[in-house]
Amino acid sequence: MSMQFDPNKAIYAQIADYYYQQICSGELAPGEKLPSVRDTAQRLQVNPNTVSRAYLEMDREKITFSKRGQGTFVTMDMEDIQGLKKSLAADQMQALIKYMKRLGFSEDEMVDSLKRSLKEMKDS
Amino acid sequence: MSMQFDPNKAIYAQIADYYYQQICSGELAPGEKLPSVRDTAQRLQVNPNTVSRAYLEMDREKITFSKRGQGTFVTMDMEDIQGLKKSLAADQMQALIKYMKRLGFSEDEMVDSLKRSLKEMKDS
Amino acid sequence: MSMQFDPNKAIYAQIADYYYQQICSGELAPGEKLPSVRDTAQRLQVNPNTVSRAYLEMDREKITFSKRGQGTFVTMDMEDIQGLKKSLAADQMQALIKYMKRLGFSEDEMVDSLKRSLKEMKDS
Amino acid sequence: MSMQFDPNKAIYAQIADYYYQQICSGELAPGEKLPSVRDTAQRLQVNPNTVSRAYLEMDREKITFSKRGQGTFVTMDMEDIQGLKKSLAADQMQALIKYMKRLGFSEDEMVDSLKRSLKEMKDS
DNA sequence: GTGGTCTAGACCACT
DNA sequence: GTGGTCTAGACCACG
Repeated sequence: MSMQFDPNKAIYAQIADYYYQQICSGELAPGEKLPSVRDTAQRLQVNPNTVSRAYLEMDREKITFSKRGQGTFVTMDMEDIQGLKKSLAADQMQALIKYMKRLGFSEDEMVDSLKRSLKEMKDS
Repeated sequence: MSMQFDPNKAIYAQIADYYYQQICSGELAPGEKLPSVRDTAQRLQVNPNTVSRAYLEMDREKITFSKRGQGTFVTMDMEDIQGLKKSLAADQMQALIKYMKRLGFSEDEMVDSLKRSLKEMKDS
Repeated sequence: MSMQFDPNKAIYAQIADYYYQQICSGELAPGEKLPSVRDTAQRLQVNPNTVSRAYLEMDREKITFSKRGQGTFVTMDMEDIQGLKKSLAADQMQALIKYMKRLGFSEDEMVDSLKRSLKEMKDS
Repeated sequence: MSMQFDPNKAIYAQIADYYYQQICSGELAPGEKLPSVRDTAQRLQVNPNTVSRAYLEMDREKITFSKRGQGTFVTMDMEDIQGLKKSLAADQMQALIKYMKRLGFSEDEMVDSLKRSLKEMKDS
């Protein structure tokens, strides 16, 4: 992997987000074991404590659960995963809406713009 | 200001993007003078050449024009600015669509999600 | 080669012009690889950055395209090359017209003069 | 003035060309006195001998004549000036034709291109 | 002062 | 090896 971090956001949150996306997109299946804290830390060249904090955060959100001595696993509760998906989507949507508003777009124009982009991507 | 740069994207491109947003949102009005290359460079703690390259890029896109010995100014052609707005919006939309697709959203669900987020933001 | 540069024009622009002519005249075929930035720089005795800027300019005009780690290549889109030809020709024509006007030639006389020169060159 | 010299051409020839243009365009009238060799040399930052050689060349071509102790003057023979005009024009035309041929233009296309450029310059 | 250009030298990501 | 980017520092032409 070798991730690049955005200096504006806490690294642990970016690590959590990364796993959130892996889980939502199915690249990490329900019940699957996440890489160990130590492995992840070495791969990303960050302090293990930082990774640990990310895992704690994911556990707290019920997206993962940890078994002492065994590791951290993706939740098997599909509703939690669905909830996460919606939450991630909502975050992205909010950021987009803010951005478009700054550019002077009305709400209807945003919807139109999205539909147009969808059509364009299908064509190409 | 004191900007934070995303290490994944060229700095000069991020500087141009910053001014693009300022111009599209009207914070920099048509005909208004941009800060000088040297001022911007010092403020952002980057080399003047890097800023110069950003200005060159904006000039080339017809969003600004430079007068030797006087400075760099926002274009007075509103059509060029409108075109830029659309282009920036399309870029954001494409990024969003990619992200949502990875999460497993269908196209209709994306439109629904946008509408829901718009409503929520209005309510709060 | 060992080019001589006109001090009135930016070196990078003259390098681009040189390649433009090579491409339009077919000495560099569509799809053919241009000499590397470093080679060109050494041959012309200029800084690699200056050559790089020329290549950037040509890329931006869609006359060449660059592949990271492989090199810079002539476009395979013949329409772009045709457009370049017309553009170069128009530039030369404009310069000529200005010059002839200063000498007091009327427009009809210019056309006559061109025809006469064409005939003379064919005869000799 | 402060001229910039093309390193590919003899400086004295460029100086002569400069005066040729001045004379053909009427900026230097028939019978008018040219600046002294010494003045021209200082103004152009070249050796007086170089200027002298240019004046000699113009005298030889009957475009100017020199009176010992008085200076160099534009010829009053309008036919000589007309001949010079034609000669300068022919030189430019030949250079243009060579260039256009390299680009792959046919002779008819050259004439068309000239006519089109003339029309465009009138419109703008 | 302004932007425009050039040199020198460095590091990166990609094949 | 390739092009892409960045820094440092310089000189120029213009107003």
